[in-house]
Formats: sequence, C-alpha cells, structure tokens
Amino acid sequence: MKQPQLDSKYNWDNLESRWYKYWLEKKYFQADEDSSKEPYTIVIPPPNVTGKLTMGHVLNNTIQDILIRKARMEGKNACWIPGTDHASIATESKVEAMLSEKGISKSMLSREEFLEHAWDWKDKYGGIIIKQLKTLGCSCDWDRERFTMDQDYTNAIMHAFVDLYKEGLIYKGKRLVNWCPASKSAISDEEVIHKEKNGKLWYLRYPISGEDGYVVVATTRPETMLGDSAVAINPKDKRYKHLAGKKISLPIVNRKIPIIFDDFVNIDFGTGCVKVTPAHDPNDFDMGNRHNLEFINIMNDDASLNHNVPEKYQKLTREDARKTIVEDMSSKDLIDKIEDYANSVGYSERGGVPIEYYLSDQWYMKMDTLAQPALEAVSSGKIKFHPEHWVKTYNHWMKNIKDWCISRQLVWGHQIPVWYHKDDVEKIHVSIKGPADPENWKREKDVLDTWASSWLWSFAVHSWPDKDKNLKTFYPTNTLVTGPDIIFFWVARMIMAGTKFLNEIPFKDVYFTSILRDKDGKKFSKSLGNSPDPFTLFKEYGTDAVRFSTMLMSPQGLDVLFSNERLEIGRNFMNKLWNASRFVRMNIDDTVLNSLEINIDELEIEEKWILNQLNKTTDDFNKYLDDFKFNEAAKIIYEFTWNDYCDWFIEIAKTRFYGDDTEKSKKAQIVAVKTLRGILTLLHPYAPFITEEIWSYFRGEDDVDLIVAPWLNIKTYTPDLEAIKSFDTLKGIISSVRMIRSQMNIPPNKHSSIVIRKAEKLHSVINNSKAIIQSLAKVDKIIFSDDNNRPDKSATVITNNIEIFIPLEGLIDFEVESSRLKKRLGELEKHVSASKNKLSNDNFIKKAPEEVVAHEKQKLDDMIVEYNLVEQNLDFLT
RNA sequence: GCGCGUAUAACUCAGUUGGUCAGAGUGCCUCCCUUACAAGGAGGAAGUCGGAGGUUCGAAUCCUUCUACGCGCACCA
Repeated sequence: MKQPQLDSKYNWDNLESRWYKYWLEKKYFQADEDSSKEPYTIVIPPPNVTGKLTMGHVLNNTIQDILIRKARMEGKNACWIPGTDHASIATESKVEAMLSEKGISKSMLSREEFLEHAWDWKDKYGGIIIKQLKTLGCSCDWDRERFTMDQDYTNAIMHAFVDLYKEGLIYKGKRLVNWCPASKSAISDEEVIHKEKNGKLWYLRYPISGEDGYVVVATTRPETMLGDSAVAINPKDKRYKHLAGKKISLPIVNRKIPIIFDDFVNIDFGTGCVKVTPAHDPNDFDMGNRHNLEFINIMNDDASLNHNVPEKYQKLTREDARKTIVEDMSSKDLIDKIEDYANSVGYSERGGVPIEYYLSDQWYMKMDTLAQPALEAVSSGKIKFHPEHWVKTYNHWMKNIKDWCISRQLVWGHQIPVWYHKDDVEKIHVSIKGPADPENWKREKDVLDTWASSWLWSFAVHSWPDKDKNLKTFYPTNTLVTGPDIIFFWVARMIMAGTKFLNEIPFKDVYFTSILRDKDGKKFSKSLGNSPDPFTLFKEYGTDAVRFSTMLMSPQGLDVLFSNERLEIGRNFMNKLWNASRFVRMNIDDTVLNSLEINIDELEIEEKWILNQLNKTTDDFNKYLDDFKFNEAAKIIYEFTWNDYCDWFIEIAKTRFYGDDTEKSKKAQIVAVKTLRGILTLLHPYAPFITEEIWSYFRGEDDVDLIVAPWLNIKTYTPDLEAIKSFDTLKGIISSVRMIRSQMNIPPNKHSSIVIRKAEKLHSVINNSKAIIQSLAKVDKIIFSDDNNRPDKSATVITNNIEIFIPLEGLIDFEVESSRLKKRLGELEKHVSASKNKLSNDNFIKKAPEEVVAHEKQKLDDMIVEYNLVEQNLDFLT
C-alpha cells in the first residue's frame, strides 16, 4: 500500500523504472487482434538496429506515445508496433570498420562469413535502442517487435519483389548510377546530397587532329578527360561551323575523338565547346547514346583510375589524378586558363564522399504507375499531412518521379531473389524459393536498398502476404509520425506500397515532426557533436520533464531551437505539480477519495469557476490534440494547472481547509481532488510516470491505474455564468489591491483595510468571499462606502467599475501614486480617443455587426467612467 | 530557375473564419523564506506585429510587392 502522504521532494530516479515495469507486468501495452474495440494503430518509424537514441527520437517517439496513450485511455484497442531496420550501408560499414580493426578486410571473407560477423554485431548492439525507447516510457506492444531481416519480414520482401518483377515493374538495366566510392555501391537519387563547393573551371586546349589549331573546352573535372570520347558543339553556334567533320587528338591518351553537334550544348557557357565523357556524366551519357559514342569507364569501384587509362595514371585516386593531369596538361601548354567556379557537387549521404556517375548493371523499379494511386490518395484527402504544406513537396516529387535503383553492392541486407543460369547468363530465374536445380544457377549477389524493405513496413510487420487477423485488425494504421527529411525515402514509398499490395492506404494522418537544432539554429548532428545525450537529460531533469518540455518547445511545422535551459520549464512544472498534489493530499480526508459525488449547484463561486476552467481546458486540449498541436495542448494544461489551479484555486482552498466551516472544507477537498485528477488524466500521455505516481495517492478503492483510466471528454456543459462573472470580479479586486500594495512596497505581514465604493450590487458577493479577499490580498477590514466621501491619504484603483481605496496612512508615496494615475490616464486617453473615432464613423456603425458596435460602445462607456474616476482621484491627490 | 517555410517584447513562441486596451513562458527590475513548492509567491518595465503599398467601417490576421533568414527540388562544361 501507498503511504498516504507524498514525499517532500519529487524523486524520479527509481520511480520511472518501477512504473514501467509495473505497466509491462500488467500487460497494458498489449493490443488484442481479437478485440471488438475500435483499433488505433501506429507503426514506429523503425530506427537503425545498431543506432542509439537521439533527441530526434525523443521528440518523435514521445509524440507517438502521446497518441497511443490517449487512444488507450479513450478505450480503443491501442496498438503501437515497434521494431528496427537493418540499415544496410550504415551497419555494413560499421561491421567493416570493426573487422578492419582486427586486421580483417571484407574481401578476405566469403559472403557467409561476413554475414556471421554482421549478425554478431547486430546481436551485440541491436537491443540498445529498444531498451532506450523503454526508458523514454514508450508504451509499444513489445510482443509485436519486428526487425526487417526477420524470416517473415524477409519473406514479405521477396514476395513483393517477385510480384513486381512478374508484372514488369522491376527490371535490370545498364546505365549510369550514383556510385558511392566509400561503400562501393550504387545509391538512389534521394541518397545524394548536393553541396555548393568552391571549385575551379579548367579551360583545356584540345588540338584539332591534322591541323595546328585547337578548341578550348571548359571542365570542372579535368581528370575525366581520360574517358572523353567526343567534343560537342551546339549546331547553331556559328563560331565553330568550320569544325564539322573534324577530329580531336585527345592529349595524353592520344585518342582520336570526333567533334559532334548537339543541341544540349549551351552556346553561352564557357567556350561553347564541351568535352564528352559518356561513362561518367549523365548528360554525356545521353549524348553518347544519341551519337553512338564509345563509353569508356575509367574508374574502379573505389573511384581510382582503372586499366582503361595510360599506365602512368592507373590506380591513382581521383584527387591525385586531377593534380597529375593538370600538371601534365600545363607542361604541354594545353591549359588555356583557370577560373574560380562555384558549383554543386553530389555527395553520398552515408559515405560522406563525392559520388561518381558510374556505368553498371543495376536493378530498377518502374515508378510511374505505382505513383498514380499514391498521388491520388493524398490529393483526395484520404491521407492528410500535418502540417498540410508538405503536400506540395510530395506532389512535386511524385509527379516527376524517376525509376528507383534498388540494388546495392552490399552483403548485409536482402539478397535479390534472382538466379542466372550458369550456361546462359541471359536465362534468369526469379522466385522466392529459387530454382529446383540450384547447382546450375548462380544467385544475384546484390542486396536490396534498405528502403525497398522498409517501404513495406506498415503491413509486413504482420504476416503478409498472408492476410491474417492481425493484418485485418491493424491495417490500415491511423497515424504515421516521422521527420519531413524522409518524406520521399519512406512516406511516399510506403503509400505506394500500401496502395499497390493491399489496395488500401497505409495510414490516415501523417504528422511531420520538427527538426531539432541547437540554440544557435544549427541542426543536431553527430559530426558537429552538438547533440545532447537524452539519458544525461533524463537523469538531470526527469524523463517526464524532458518529454513535456520537448513537446512544449516544438511548434507544428517549425524547427525547434533546443536548449537545456528550456528543459527547466518542464522540470519546474513537474515540481509544481508534485507539490500542489502533496499539499492537497495533506489536507484531505481519506474518505473523500471514495466519494467525489457533489451537487454542482451548492458549490462556491471559485469551485464553479475552477470546474468550468477544467472543462474549457479539456475541450481545448482535445481539440489541439485532434489537430496534432502538441505544443499548444501542453501549454494549455500547463497554464491551467499553474495559474488557475495552483495560484487561484488552491490559495482560496486554503481559506476553506483552515476555516471553521467543515461543510465548506469538504466541498473544497472534493473539488480540489476532482480537478487534480482531471489534470493528471490529461497530462498522463505527456508525463506518464509522475502522473501515475501521483494518481496512486488519489485513486479511490475501485479506480483503475491511470494508464487505463477513462479519458476526459467534455461533450456539453452549462457553466453558471453568474458565478463565473462574480469570481472574475473577485479576482479583479484581489489583483488590484495586490498591485497597489506591491507598488507601495508594503510587506505582506502588514495588512491594510480597503474601502469599496460604487459596488452596491456586489455587496453580497464580496461579503461571501470576505475571507478570500482578506487572505489573498492581505486585507484586514473591508468597508463599503456608498457616499461621496473618500478616505484620506489613500491609493485608489478601479476595476470592473468598482472603486477601491486603500487607506495607507503614512505609507503612501504620493509621487508614486500620482505618476501611476497619470500613466493610467494617458493610456485611457489614447484608447478613448481611438474608440470615439471609431464610433463617430458612420460606416462603422452601418457596416459592422451589431454586437461589435455594442461592444465598442460598452467599452467606451467603461473607459470614460474609469477616466473620470482616475481624474478625480488625481485631483484629490494634488 | 521553381517551390515551401519563417519574420510579433531581449530570447522562444501563441494569436482561430479580419472585430476585448496585442498575449504566454524565459530573462530583466522591485518586494517577500506568508501554514505544498525559492525549481517558489506577489507585482512591474518591456512590442511602429520585417518594410512599402492595397482591400475593408476595421488588418498582426486577407491581397500585391520588396527585404532578410532557413529548407527542398532542378540545372550546373
């Protein structure tokens, strides 16, 4: 059993793991495929199996946890399917690095041997990020955890490949691919990052064969001249008409290459003559096809020069080759000039080195027919993006989609299910099981792009292609939460996979998270080392605080400027919540917890007010969450808890708790607990640990754990407007008195009396709340004055048309009071004249809606009343 | 070149279909260890809503345009 009182300090350290373990034991995270409850499903964007948790993961997975916990509390069949992906390139390069430390190179090992090392590696590091997600509090159904290289999942991938191949949507082609010389593999267009680089433009002289002259070509990559097979000129370029039919004698290699004419060449760029290297440049590749040129591959798979170049250059790296070529051309006086030139260079996202365009056999997926239904799914609104503006980016990419190079020259991954006949390479076999006579066949060595496995994630986490109960219950999923940086890699392709293989969209809503940056606006990255370690933060601030603060600082659709300082907001808030709860627990009778029934009509005004505020907050909170505005929802529950509940309600409740009236005290206790339980409910998805802990001190005997407690939903409510208005007046009185006292620097232990004028209608309200005013505004006597006499030597303030005097014999600083009143007069003057202007405008009276005009009139009247009173008081003062 | 986003207090952000005297948190200033919380309480100062036009009775909000910053795509000999 719980101790009835909360510790004096919130200590999250062992409490978090204790609750997580408890929830697991109770199997609260488990979804049930047989349940008749409405399913709510999320598939996790699978992190890299050997990765570690980053703040990006914290952001992303907290959001998913919020959605899934809320759904669970709403009584839905909440299913969050976790897992990891195998991340071909990243993992393979890590394994290679590990092996090379042991003096083993990949080429020394057979495929099977390398895979063994890779699986060892995966077994060793594969569980880390999963454990970390548990520390974060993620309520995933861990029994459903998947890995993209599981047997079932692999089967799904093979199935998809064979299907698409049979339909003619997968084909093999020899063309230029983006080649990453670091991982020695092809990569897709999406994995190429273009960076602006300051380079040079070399103007090379190419001698015309059999003549004295030369043409000058400009290039950013002089080393590729070794693979040139033509020089091209625009046919409309009058300057070079005379070169028709002539040949170039290519320096250094001494190859005779033709001069060709092609519209592609830009007359105005450089000299108008361009060297053509069909095997190493996409545009030149096309020209090579058009003009039937020679395709000379001059590179090895690591981008060093191969045997197709003169011996001197063979085996040089591309960087050394460039230097040597420039030197050699220069010594032959074949460099016309060199200019500085900024151009963008494609880098391999994973390898971090410039890519090469490399001629090779690769497997491609035909995309245009796959794209059509996916495009339709979003434009029809069946799938909604949040924020919506990503639709444009999505559409643009989809409409210009190019075929996808899906083969990778790697080992760690899904080996392509294609076999080549040993006697006839043209003869190929494509199936999941392989040929019946394997001895006569050789399997394709390449593996599939990792995204060509994770694009099936939304349904391959089940036993697809079998359509079992799980698939039927949990597909389509509800919401995908992911970063906008993988909108093409993953989101778009998952939509294509869903519509293609199941003829149904994979999810209804896609929430794109913010990008985390440091407080200077730099993107968090490993290479910059500016990314904080989440676990240090969890320890320092508490996991709930990190979760809550991260949500609070992440506006929808905008980047987040993250700083530890901003985590203090969450930590302080958790501390506030803890202490408020502690205080309430200290002051309630245990019996209250089991009988929270209450007659609303009999409540005090502050009780009616706080319950109304809770209703409003609940309503707004739900609306914000429906809208995926996690920051707004966080903010509103924060404000309600701190400002309304702690600063006003609990302060007032003190007068009830410590007052003589036991009935009133009991009512206050019930409302205090009711409201607190509301706060805990709404806050639980954001801060699961602390709320469950506090809940355990406030639950009745029949109540369930908070994680499965019913969600708060306010359908309709009819507030007692009269009571709320009275309470606002009361707040106004208290705030006004506090302001005066503070400005006069009156210490809290020195109580003062107040005189209230022009408040005939409010006498009963004020009388009923006398104790509250006295306690919160540090007032001893409240005097009503209905005549025209004003107390001497008083400060004055006007609120809600009530005039309040605070006689402060000997304490008043008349200078301060006078300048304060003058300032207020100035403000009023400004607003009154603006308001008068508005109301004297006939068009405003005629065209504006009635209630706006009426409101404006009321406002002006109130301001004039206040103006006159302030003016009188000022006169009186001087 | 095409597209997207952002610009409101010193900082980080709210501000709904145009209509409360433009808000919050942090920071800053003043006072206070008052029966949960100094990770706290009370109060205060602080904004030409990026610039310029326009629509409107009325614009932070809608339109045009410019500027600055960020991002994506395409081209790049």
